[in-house]
Amino acid sequence: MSELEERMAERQETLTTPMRAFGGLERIASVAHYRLGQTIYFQDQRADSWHCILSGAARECAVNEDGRRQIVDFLLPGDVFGFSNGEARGLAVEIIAGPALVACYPRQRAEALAESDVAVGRGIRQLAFESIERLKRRALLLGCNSAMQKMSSFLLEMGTRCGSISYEPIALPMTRNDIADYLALRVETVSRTLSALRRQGAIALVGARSVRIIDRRRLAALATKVAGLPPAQQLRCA
Amino acid sequence: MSELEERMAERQETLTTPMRAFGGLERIASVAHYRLGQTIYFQDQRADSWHCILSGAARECAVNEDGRRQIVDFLLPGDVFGFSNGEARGLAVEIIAGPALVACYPRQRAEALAESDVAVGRGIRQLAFESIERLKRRALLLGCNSAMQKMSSFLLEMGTRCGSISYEPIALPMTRNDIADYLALRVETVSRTLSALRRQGAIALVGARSVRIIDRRRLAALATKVAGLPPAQQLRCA
DNA sequence: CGTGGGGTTGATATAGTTCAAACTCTGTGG
DNA sequence: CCACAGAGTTTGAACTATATCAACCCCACG
Repeated sequence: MSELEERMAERQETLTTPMRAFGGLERIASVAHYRLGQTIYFQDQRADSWHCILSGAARECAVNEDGRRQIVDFLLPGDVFGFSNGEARGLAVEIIAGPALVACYPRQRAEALAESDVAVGRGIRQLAFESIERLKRRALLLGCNSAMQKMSSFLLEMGTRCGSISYEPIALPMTRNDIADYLALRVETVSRTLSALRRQGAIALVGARSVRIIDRRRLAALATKVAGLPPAQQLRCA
Repeated sequence: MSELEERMAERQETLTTPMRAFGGLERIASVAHYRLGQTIYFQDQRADSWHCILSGAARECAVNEDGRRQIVDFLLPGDVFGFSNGEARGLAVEIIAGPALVACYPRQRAEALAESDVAVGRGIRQLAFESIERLKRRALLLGCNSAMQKMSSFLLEMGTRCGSISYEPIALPMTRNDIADYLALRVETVSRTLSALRRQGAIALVGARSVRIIDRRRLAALATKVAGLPPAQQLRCA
């Protein structure tokens, strides 16, 4: 797990976004320490603060009545979350890689600052726009019709978001189960699809939680559907 | 189609959100007229303006290399769209119910206004936050694992967003094909699922483009229920 | 040295896709 | 006004990708 911590810390150092946007907000921030499995806020909690992940990782998720968990977003260092107009959050945020540092900005004071400080206001709008774009990419990902497409897109996105250097393995902070909940698949399908990608030589599995992208070209080709090929061959054989 | 136009016009009159937020922006707006099938902006176009649908309806979508279309969002009167930090849009917006009136706000001037006018800045942030919440609900909808859940949730959401009065049929501005592209299903599945709901007595199909919700209770039970959230969540339509 | 959570793999079941065909609506031109 | 064409919609039958159920492995940890 030390490797993961290293990568997270490394990414943390190169952060630009929250600094750029949250510069003026620093003085109203309070930083809290969380351990793996802890909850930053619950589904039914009031939306009275914004947050920013400084280290570690979290999942933003809902639990349905049938017990199924859906993950709306993975939150990595630098990601800002918790924006809301309404009262109830509707989604919980839980730490999946700890220890984690999370900054908290009281909503009333943050909004006041956004109105009085032009730079803060602009920064918040930019962050919100980034969230919108990320969520739209997310919708496109979920709208994929095959597990292979979802998995390939997911790996490429995580590669980018984790700020991985080429040929370095991507340290995934989440379990297979989390990936399944994120892609709306079952754990078994996630595992099978990863195995298929490994057999094809597109990726290498380094331990349980790291993936090295070997053939980015191929991965990208799988992410947008392979035209003409019978889909039966994509998962099973090499 | 006259019925649809009526409903759209009716909803237009009761708009509050864009007025509230865009009040100060009115003077930099230019309103354009579009016909069914026309494109407001293309996937590869520069993101240099914000927009607001005044009447009619549109779809925000991407077309994959394999020709499959994915719809990220349906845009109804009152919806503001086109927020972006980046250069390219990545998604096109096309009119699916015309004639449509669409306001256009040049990005440079709009952003300047957001910085100089506190109320405009706050309004934009609120609209962006609403977009974020809507897209998260969208992710939850797409993450549903059965066609029936997707369809039921979709009908409830459209009922809310179209501002339907109870027992009045919901005038859907989109075709079955659009619904399929939105829910990541096939047209045939959409049709079958609607038929099943009709046979169960949950809905009635009024012509091809209208749905009357007969048994909202049953529909809500079939939709994914997120623990802690009322089934037909408050979108911003008053 | 067990124990349990996470991960992989296999066999079977099923929901949704795919292919095909008929039907409905709407607008258009004779 | 009717006939026609085309797009949109519905239904049926076969197929297949993924879910489901089950077994097993591996490793961290008490």
